[in-house]
Amino acid sequence: MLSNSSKYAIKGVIYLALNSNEDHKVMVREIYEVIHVPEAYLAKLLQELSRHHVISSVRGPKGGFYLSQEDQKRTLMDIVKVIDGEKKVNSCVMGVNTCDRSNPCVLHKLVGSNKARFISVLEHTTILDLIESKQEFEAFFPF
Amino acid sequence: MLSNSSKYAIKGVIYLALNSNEDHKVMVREIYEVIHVPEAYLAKLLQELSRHHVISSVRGPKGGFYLSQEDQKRTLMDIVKVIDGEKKVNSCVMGVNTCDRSNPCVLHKLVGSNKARFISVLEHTTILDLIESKQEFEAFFPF
DNA sequence: CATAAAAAGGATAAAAATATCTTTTAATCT
DNA sequence: AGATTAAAAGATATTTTTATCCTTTTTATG
Repeated sequence: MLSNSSKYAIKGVIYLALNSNEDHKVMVREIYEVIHVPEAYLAKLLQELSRHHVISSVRGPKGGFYLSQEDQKRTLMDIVKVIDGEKKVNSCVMGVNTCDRSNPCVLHKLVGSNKARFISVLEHTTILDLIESKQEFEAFFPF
Repeated sequence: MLSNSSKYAIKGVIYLALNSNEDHKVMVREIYEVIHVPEAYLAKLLQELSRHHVISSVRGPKGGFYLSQEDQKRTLMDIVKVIDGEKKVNSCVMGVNTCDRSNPCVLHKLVGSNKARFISVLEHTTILDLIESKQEFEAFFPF
Protein backbone atom coordinates (compact mmCIF):
# COMPACT_ATOMS: atom_id res chain seq x y z
CA MET A 1 0.00 0.00 0.00
CA LEU A 2 2.72 2.41 1.04
CA SER A 3 6.19 1.75 -0.31
CA ASN A 4 9.14 1.94 2.02
CA SER A 5 10.20 5.03 0.14
CA SER A 6 6.95 6.76 1.01
CA LYS A 7 7.27 5.77 4.62
CA TYR A 8 10.80 7.12 4.71
CA ALA A 9 9.64 10.34 3.15
CA ILE A 10 6.84 10.73 5.66
CA LYS A 11 9.22 10.13 8.53
CA GLY A 12 11.57 12.72 7.14
CA VAL A 13 8.85 15.29 6.70
CA ILE A 14 7.59 14.71 10.23
CA TYR A 15 11.09 15.29 11.48
CA LEU A 16 11.23 18.53 9.54
CA ALA A 17 7.84 19.53 10.84
CA LEU A 18 9.02 19.10 14.42
CA ASN A 19 12.51 20.53 14.03
CA SER A 20 12.72 23.06 11.25
CA ASN A 21 11.38 26.32 9.99
CA GLU A 22 12.34 29.08 7.58
CA ASP A 23 15.02 30.30 9.98
CA HIS A 24 16.30 26.95 11.06
CA LYS A 25 17.06 24.64 8.23
CA VAL A 26 18.14 21.10 8.74
CA MET A 27 20.70 18.93 6.96
CA VAL A 28 20.04 15.44 5.75
CA ARG A 29 22.84 14.24 8.01
CA GLU A 30 20.94 15.39 11.07
CA ILE A 31 17.70 13.77 10.00
CA TYR A 32 18.91 10.36 9.00
CA GLU A 33 20.68 9.89 12.29
CA VAL A 34 17.37 10.20 14.09
CA ILE A 35 14.97 8.42 11.80
CA HIS A 36 17.33 5.67 10.66
CA VAL A 37 16.91 5.96 6.93
CA PRO A 38 20.03 5.59 4.73
CA GLU A 39 21.50 9.06 4.30
CA ALA A 40 21.91 9.20 0.53
CA TYR A 41 18.56 7.61 -0.04
CA LEU A 42 16.79 10.01 2.27
CA ALA A 43 18.54 12.86 0.49
CA LYS A 44 17.12 11.69 -2.81
CA LEU A 45 13.63 11.46 -1.40
CA LEU A 46 13.76 14.90 0.17
CA GLN A 47 15.17 16.36 -3.05
CA GLU A 48 12.25 14.86 -4.90
CA LEU A 49 9.78 16.34 -2.44
CA SER A 50 11.53 19.68 -2.70
CA ARG A 51 11.40 19.64 -6.50
CA HIS A 52 7.66 19.11 -6.22
CA HIS A 53 7.33 21.90 -3.67
CA VAL A 54 6.08 19.63 -0.93
CA ILE A 55 8.97 20.73 1.25
CA SER A 56 11.52 23.55 0.90
CA SER A 57 15.28 23.59 0.65
CA VAL A 58 18.18 25.97 0.28
CA ARG A 59 21.67 25.09 -0.93
CA GLY A 60 24.98 26.15 0.42
CA PRO A 61 26.25 26.84 3.91
CA LYS A 62 23.48 27.35 6.44
CA GLY A 63 21.27 25.65 3.91
CA GLY A 64 19.22 22.53 4.33
CA PHE A 65 15.65 21.35 4.24
CA TYR A 66 12.72 22.88 6.06
CA LEU A 67 8.98 23.29 6.01
CA SER A 68 7.47 26.64 5.26
CA GLN A 69 4.11 27.60 6.69
CA GLU A 70 2.62 26.61 3.38
CA ASP A 71 4.44 23.27 3.35
CA GLN A 72 2.88 22.36 6.67
CA LYS A 73 -0.51 22.47 5.02
CA ARG A 74 0.45 19.64 2.69
CA THR A 75 -1.24 16.31 3.22
CA LEU A 76 0.30 12.88 3.60
CA MET A 77 -1.13 12.11 0.19
CA ASP A 78 0.90 14.94 -1.32
CA ILE A 79 4.01 13.14 -0.13
CA VAL A 80 2.88 9.72 -1.27
CA LYS A 81 1.90 10.97 -4.71
CA VAL A 82 5.35 12.40 -5.31
CA ILE A 83 7.17 9.30 -4.14
CA ASP A 84 4.94 6.43 -5.25
CA GLY A 85 2.94 8.09 -7.97
CA GLU A 86 -0.80 8.46 -7.98
CA LYS A 87 -1.67 5.38 -9.99
CA LYS A 88 -0.11 3.03 -7.53
CA VAL A 89 -1.98 4.34 -4.54
CA ASN A 90 -5.36 4.48 -6.15
CA SER A 91 -5.29 1.20 -8.00
CA CYS A 92 -7.66 -1.61 -7.08
CA VAL A 93 -6.61 -3.70 -4.10
CA MET A 94 -6.84 -6.75 -6.31
CA GLY A 95 -5.24 -5.24 -9.36
CA VAL A 96 -8.47 -5.58 -11.29
CA ASN A 97 -8.04 -3.20 -14.16
CA THR A 98 -11.65 -2.63 -14.95
CA CYS A 99 -12.36 -1.94 -11.33
CA ASP A 100 -12.21 1.35 -9.51
CA ARG A 101 -14.02 3.27 -6.85
CA SER A 102 -17.06 3.88 -8.99
CA ASN A 103 -17.25 0.33 -10.30
CA PRO A 104 -15.90 -1.82 -7.50
CA CYS A 105 -15.22 -5.53 -7.72
CA VAL A 106 -16.41 -7.92 -5.06
CA LEU A 107 -13.19 -8.03 -3.12
CA HIS A 108 -13.20 -4.31 -3.35
CA LYS A 109 -16.36 -4.37 -1.30
CA LEU A 110 -14.76 -6.55 1.30
CA VAL A 111 -11.31 -5.18 1.48
CA GLY A 112 -11.42 -2.04 -0.58
CA SER A 113 -13.65 -0.09 1.73
CA ASN A 114 -10.76 -0.09 4.15
CA LYS A 115 -8.46 1.05 1.44
CA ALA A 116 -10.81 3.88 0.62
CA ARG A 117 -10.74 4.93 4.25
CA PHE A 118 -6.97 4.65 4.28
CA ILE A 119 -6.70 6.86 1.25
CA SER A 120 -9.13 9.28 2.76
CA VAL A 121 -6.92 9.57 5.84
CA LEU A 122 -3.90 10.26 3.66
CA GLU A 123 -5.80 12.88 1.75
CA HIS A 124 -7.18 14.66 4.76
CA THR A 125 -4.31 14.55 7.21
CA THR A 126 -1.96 17.50 6.92
CA ILE A 127 1.50 17.71 8.40
CA LEU A 128 0.10 20.36 10.69
CA ASP A 129 -2.54 17.93 11.92
CA LEU A 130 0.18 15.48 12.75
CA ILE A 131 2.38 17.76 14.78
CA GLU A 132 -0.50 19.21 16.71
CA SER A 133 -0.44 16.10 18.82
CA LYS A 134 3.25 16.65 19.30
CA GLN A 135 3.38 15.35 22.85
CA GLU A 136 2.20 11.94 21.84
CA PHE A 137 4.75 12.00 19.09
CA GLU A 138 7.69 12.35 21.34
CA ALA A 139 6.96 9.13 23.06
CA PHE A 140 7.14 7.47 19.72
CA PHE A 141 9.89 9.31 17.97
CA PRO A 142 12.61 6.75 17.90
CA PHE A 143 11.04 5.68 14.63
CA MET B 1 -0.23 -4.14 1.96
CA LEU B 2 -0.91 -7.12 -0.26
CA SER B 3 1.83 -8.12 -2.66
CA ASN B 4 0.96 -8.89 -6.24
CA SER B 5 1.81 -12.47 -5.49
CA SER B 6 -0.83 -12.63 -2.77
CA LYS B 7 -3.38 -11.05 -5.04
CA TYR B 8 -2.61 -13.58 -7.75
CA ALA B 9 -2.91 -16.38 -5.25
CA ILE B 10 -6.27 -15.14 -4.01
CA LYS B 11 -7.57 -14.87 -7.55
CA GLY B 12 -6.42 -18.39 -8.24
CA VAL B 13 -8.04 -19.77 -5.14
CA ILE B 14 -11.29 -18.02 -5.91
CA TYR B 15 -11.22 -19.60 -9.34
CA LEU B 16 -10.69 -22.97 -7.75
CA ALA B 17 -13.48 -22.35 -5.29
CA LEU B 18 -15.88 -21.63 -8.12
CA ASN B 19 -14.73 -24.30 -10.55
CA SER B 20 -13.19 -27.25 -8.79
CA ASN B 21 -13.81 -29.97 -6.27
CA GLU B 22 -12.41 -33.34 -5.28
CA ASP B 23 -13.85 -34.94 -8.43
CA HIS B 24 -13.06 -32.15 -10.81
CA LYS B 25 -9.51 -30.93 -10.59
CA VAL B 26 -8.28 -28.02 -12.59
CA MET B 27 -5.00 -27.40 -14.39
CA VAL B 28 -3.00 -24.23 -14.06
CA ARG B 29 -3.39 -23.74 -17.79
CA GLU B 30 -7.13 -23.41 -17.40
CA ILE B 31 -6.90 -20.97 -14.54
CA TYR B 32 -4.35 -18.55 -15.86
CA GLU B 33 -6.29 -18.07 -19.05
CA VAL B 34 -9.19 -16.73 -17.06
CA ILE B 35 -7.53 -14.73 -14.34
CA HIS B 36 -4.65 -13.38 -16.42
CA VAL B 37 -1.75 -14.28 -14.20
CA PRO B 38 1.45 -15.57 -15.83
CA GLU B 39 1.09 -19.34 -16.08
CA ALA B 40 4.39 -20.47 -14.59
CA TYR B 41 4.19 -17.92 -11.86
CA LEU B 42 0.68 -18.92 -10.92
CA ALA B 43 1.84 -22.53 -10.86
CA LYS B 44 4.53 -21.63 -8.36
CA LEU B 45 2.08 -19.86 -6.12
CA LEU B 46 -0.44 -22.69 -6.20
CA GLN B 47 2.30 -25.20 -5.50
CA GLU B 48 3.28 -23.17 -2.49
CA LEU B 49 -0.30 -23.06 -1.25
CA SER B 50 -0.61 -26.77 -1.81
CA ARG B 51 2.56 -27.50 0.13
CA HIS B 52 1.08 -25.58 3.01
CA HIS B 53 -2.22 -27.41 2.71
CA VAL B 54 -4.21 -24.32 1.91
CA ILE B 55 -5.33 -25.90 -1.34
CA SER B 56 -5.07 -29.46 -2.65
CA SER B 57 -3.40 -30.95 -5.68
CA VAL B 58 -2.81 -34.26 -7.40
CA ARG B 59 -0.09 -34.97 -9.93
CA GLY B 60 -0.41 -36.80 -13.19
CA PRO B 61 -3.24 -37.21 -15.66
CA LYS B 62 -6.63 -36.16 -14.35
CA GLY B 63 -4.63 -34.34 -11.78
CA GLY B 64 -4.66 -30.67 -11.02
CA PHE B 65 -5.50 -28.28 -8.26
CA TYR B 66 -8.74 -28.21 -6.31
CA LEU B 67 -10.29 -27.20 -3.05
CA SER B 68 -11.47 -29.82 -0.63
CA GLN B 69 -14.34 -29.11 1.73
CA GLU B 70 -11.73 -28.38 4.37
CA ASP B 71 -9.81 -26.07 2.06
CA GLN B 72 -12.88 -23.95 1.55
CA LYS B 73 -12.87 -23.11 5.21
CA ARG B 74 -9.50 -21.43 4.89
CA THR B 75 -9.38 -17.68 5.26
CA LEU B 76 -7.86 -15.08 2.99
CA MET B 77 -5.24 -14.59 5.66
CA ASP B 78 -4.20 -18.23 5.35
CA ILE B 79 -3.34 -17.53 1.75
CA VAL B 80 -1.58 -14.26 2.44
CA LYS B 81 0.49 -15.77 5.24
CA VAL B 82 1.83 -18.48 2.95
CA ILE B 83 2.67 -16.12 0.13
CA ASP B 84 3.79 -12.94 1.87
CA GLY B 85 4.70 -14.29 5.26
CA GLU B 86 3.12 -13.23 8.49
CA LYS B 87 5.63 -10.58 9.49
CA LYS B 88 5.02 -8.53 6.43
CA VAL B 89 1.28 -8.36 6.83
CA ASN B 90 1.30 -7.55 10.49
CA SER B 91 4.16 -5.11 10.54
CA CYS B 92 3.57 -1.48 11.39
CA VAL B 93 2.27 0.63 8.51
CA MET B 94 5.20 2.89 9.06
CA GLY B 95 7.79 0.21 9.54
CA VAL B 96 8.34 1.29 13.12
CA ASN B 97 10.05 -1.65 14.70
CA THR B 98 9.10 -1.01 18.26
CA CYS B 99 5.52 -0.50 17.28
CA ASP B 100 2.78 -3.08 17.10
CA ARG B 101 -0.89 -3.42 17.79
CA SER B 102 -0.45 -3.29 21.54
CA ASN B 103 1.93 -0.35 21.46
CA PRO B 104 0.91 1.68 18.43
CA CYS B 105 2.78 4.66 17.08
CA VAL B 106 0.97 7.86 16.22
CA LEU B 107 0.61 7.16 12.55
CA HIS B 108 -0.62 3.79 13.57
CA LYS B 109 -3.51 5.51 15.25
CA LEU B 110 -4.27 7.47 12.14
CA VAL B 111 -3.67 4.96 9.47
CA GLY B 112 -3.25 1.75 11.33
CA SER B 113 -6.81 1.43 12.51
CA ASN B 114 -7.72 0.89 8.91
CA LYS B 115 -5.00 -1.65 8.60
CA ALA B 116 -6.29 -3.46 11.66
CA ARG B 117 -9.71 -3.60 10.06
CA PHE B 118 -8.18 -4.79 6.82
CA ILE B 119 -6.36 -7.57 8.60
CA SER B 120 -9.48 -8.47 10.46
CA VAL B 121 -11.31 -8.88 7.17
CA LEU B 122 -8.56 -11.12 5.87
CA GLU B 123 -8.66 -13.18 9.02
CA HIS B 124 -12.40 -13.60 9.13
CA THR B 125 -13.31 -14.06 5.50
CA THR B 126 -13.23 -17.66 4.37
CA ILE B 127 -13.20 -18.85 0.79
CA LEU B 128 -16.64 -20.20 1.46
CA ASP B 129 -17.84 -16.77 2.52
CA LEU B 130 -16.57 -15.39 -0.74
CA ILE B 131 -18.29 -17.81 -3.04
CA GLU B 132 -21.55 -17.65 -1.21
CA SER B 133 -22.17 -14.39 -2.99
CA LYS B 134 -21.41 -16.17 -6.20
CA GLN B 135 -23.91 -14.27 -8.30
CA GLU B 136 -22.29 -10.98 -7.65
CA PHE B 137 -18.99 -12.58 -8.47
CA GLU B 138 -19.86 -13.54 -11.93
CA ALA B 139 -20.42 -9.99 -12.99
CA PHE B 140 -16.89 -9.28 -11.93
CA PHE B 141 -15.04 -12.37 -12.97
CA PRO B 142 -12.94 -11.13 -15.81
CA PHE B 143 -10.44 -10.23 -13.12
C1' DC C 1 37.01 36.35 -4.80
C1' DA C 2 38.07 32.01 -2.65
C1' DT C 3 36.40 28.58 0.03
C1' DA C 4 33.52 25.53 2.16
C1' DA C 5 28.82 23.85 2.94
C1' DA C 6 24.98 21.82 1.31
C1' DA C 7 21.56 20.32 -2.05
C1' DA C 8 20.97 18.52 -6.90
C1' DG C 9 21.88 15.31 -10.34
C1' DG C 10 23.64 11.31 -12.74
C1' DA C 11 25.30 6.84 -12.85
C1' DT C 12 25.78 2.59 -10.77
C1' DA C 13 25.04 -1.32 -7.45
C1' DA C 14 22.50 -4.49 -4.52
C1' DA C 15 18.43 -6.67 -3.08
C1' DA C 16 13.81 -8.12 -3.50
C1' DA C 17 9.93 -9.23 -6.16
C1' DT C 18 8.30 -11.12 -10.19
C1' DA C 19 8.58 -14.30 -13.97
C1' DT C 20 10.26 -18.18 -16.92
C1' DC C 21 12.44 -22.42 -18.15
C1' DT C 22 13.99 -27.16 -17.32
C1' DT C 23 14.09 -31.33 -14.99
C1' DT C 24 12.01 -34.60 -11.86
C1' DT C 25 8.31 -37.20 -9.81
C1' DA C 26 3.90 -39.35 -9.60
C1' DA C 27 -0.48 -40.91 -11.40
C1' DT C 28 -3.25 -42.96 -14.94
C1' DC C 29 -4.31 -45.37 -19.05
C1' DT C 30 -3.41 -48.34 -22.40
C1' DA D 1 5.30 -52.59 -17.91
C1' DG D 2 5.54 -48.52 -20.83
C1' DA D 3 3.86 -44.19 -22.51
C1' DT D 4 1.87 -40.14 -21.41
C1' DT D 5 0.20 -36.54 -18.69
C1' DA D 6 0.40 -33.12 -15.30
C1' DA D 7 2.11 -31.19 -11.02
C1' DA D 8 6.42 -30.47 -8.07
C1' DA D 9 10.78 -28.80 -7.67
C1' DG D 10 14.83 -26.49 -8.88
C1' DA D 11 17.58 -23.29 -11.52
C1' DT D 12 17.79 -19.17 -13.95
C1' DA D 13 16.29 -14.59 -15.84
C1' DT D 14 14.09 -10.11 -15.67
C1' DT D 15 12.20 -6.08 -13.54
C1' DT D 16 11.41 -3.03 -9.87
C1' DT D 17 12.63 -1.17 -5.68
C1' DT D 18 15.91 0.27 -2.70
C1' DA D 19 20.41 2.05 -1.85
C1' DT D 20 25.07 4.12 -2.67
C1' DC D 21 28.57 6.82 -4.77
C1' DC D 22 30.53 10.50 -7.15
C1' DT D 23 30.32 14.81 -9.49
C1' DT D 24 28.21 19.32 -10.25
C1' DT D 25 25.82 23.44 -8.96
C1' DT D 26 24.45 26.86 -5.76
C1' DT D 27 25.14 30.02 -2.06
C1' DA D 28 26.69 32.05 2.32
C1' DT D 29 30.65 33.80 4.50
C1' DG D 30 35.44 35.11 5.52
